[in-house]
Amino acid sequence: SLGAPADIDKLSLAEQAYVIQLKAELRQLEAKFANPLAEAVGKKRDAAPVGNAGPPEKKARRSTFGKKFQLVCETRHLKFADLCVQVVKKYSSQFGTCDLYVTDYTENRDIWYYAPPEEQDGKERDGDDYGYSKQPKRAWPGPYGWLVLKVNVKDPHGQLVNTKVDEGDFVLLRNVKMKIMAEGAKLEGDMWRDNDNPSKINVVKLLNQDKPEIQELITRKEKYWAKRLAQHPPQPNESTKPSKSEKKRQKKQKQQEERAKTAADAARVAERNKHVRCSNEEALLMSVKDILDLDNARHTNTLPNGTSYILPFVNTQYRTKAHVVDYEPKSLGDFAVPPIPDCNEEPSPIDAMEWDVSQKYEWYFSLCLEDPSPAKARTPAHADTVKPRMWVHVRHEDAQFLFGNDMDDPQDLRTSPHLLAKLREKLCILWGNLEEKGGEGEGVASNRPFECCVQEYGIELEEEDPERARVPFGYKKLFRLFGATIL
DNA sequence: GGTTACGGT
Repeated sequence: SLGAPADIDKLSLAEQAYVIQLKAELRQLEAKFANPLAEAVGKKRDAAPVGNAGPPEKKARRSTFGKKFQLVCETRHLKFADLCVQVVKKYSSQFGTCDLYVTDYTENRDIWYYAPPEEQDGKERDGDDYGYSKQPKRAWPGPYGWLVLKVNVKDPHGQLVNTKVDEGDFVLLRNVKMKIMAEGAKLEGDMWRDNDNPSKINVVKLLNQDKPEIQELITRKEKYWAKRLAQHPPQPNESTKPSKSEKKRQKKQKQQEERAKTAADAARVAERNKHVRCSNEEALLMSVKDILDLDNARHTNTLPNGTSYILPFVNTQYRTKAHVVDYEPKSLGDFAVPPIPDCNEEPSPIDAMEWDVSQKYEWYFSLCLEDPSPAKARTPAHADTVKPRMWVHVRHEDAQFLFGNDMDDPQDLRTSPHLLAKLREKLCILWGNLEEKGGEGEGVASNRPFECCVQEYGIELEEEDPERARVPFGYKKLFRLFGATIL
């Protein structure tokens, strides 16, 4: 954007500085009109400091650290700021100088972008074209994205940092001068000796975490990791070589699993609804109980610092064999609905004129699934043991797949008795006489378990939703049925 | 209310 290389060279330092400043200010403007804290932790309101403090650019926010306090997302080129941050990484060098990599889990697009592992294409092999050296660098521990600020710390501050500050510590960095060195470079912080006050040290190690700024930081941090780990569960690390005995054990376990799988395959074919076909035949079946993970065995994460917490959801797909014990809505006539208008989408004037949305219908219903009872246990004595139930949503596309090609597109079922009859016929194959029993399938005899795929996902609940307080980080775990077809 | 690089992220 600067023009031909020859012209770039002609730009004086002053001109370059001017360009940098303009760009930084442009960013500032953009940020003001977009999200104040952008996508660091998801949507806008996720990132707002807790306790109704409001967006950070509101001048009204007071900090216990004083008026110069800023979040990393607020810092700008050539401005001075007091930062309350956690140390992610520290590179010390001999001469009382050191590089601190810090974060408060707010996003600033002018700082260095740390690509998450899934974005790294492995091409940066660091002069090691053949990959001889196994791990050239220690993998970046995160956080990823535009969340980590580099601060160049010099004496006398460097003294203290070198000796007293460790990775993971919370620190207050006073009077950090922000700067972008050159066009294309990243926003960094500088802490140099104060010429008027040469012995003044502007680094304060914060020993307890009771400051509201630290509490808010930790909240953002947990939110970031919960979301990150839900969407990108850490891959089992191949580089850690298992020992010989460990390998043996793994092999044995694999054999056992395979044998169990073969047995399970035989058993599941023996008793399943053969009129329902399900894709991903090779995937292991998981019980409703295990998918629900009521004790959160698969939904607990432990951070590098040892604190653990419950993940609201994990982006995963399962395959299960279950039977339908209930459904929603209660009347089959309501299984097709006019599409819910997407509030986020600008209504297209063309759409509005061309056709009336109310003419269009979509499948939309939910099924309640339960693990099949073992054949022996189907006695009154065992019948009353409460089994976990899982509601799965059936969205339009998945319903079309479920009903197969011989099913017409949905319409208003109240005025299309033919389609309603066809729907009833299909569902009878799926759930037997459940509808006759009026839902709530207690002791539904003719209801054979069928196989289907289930996707776990999460949605963020509205601020006003009373349920929000009861789910981790405001996210609710939901399930969607897919991959099954009624033959 | 301010300059001091390199390389690395």
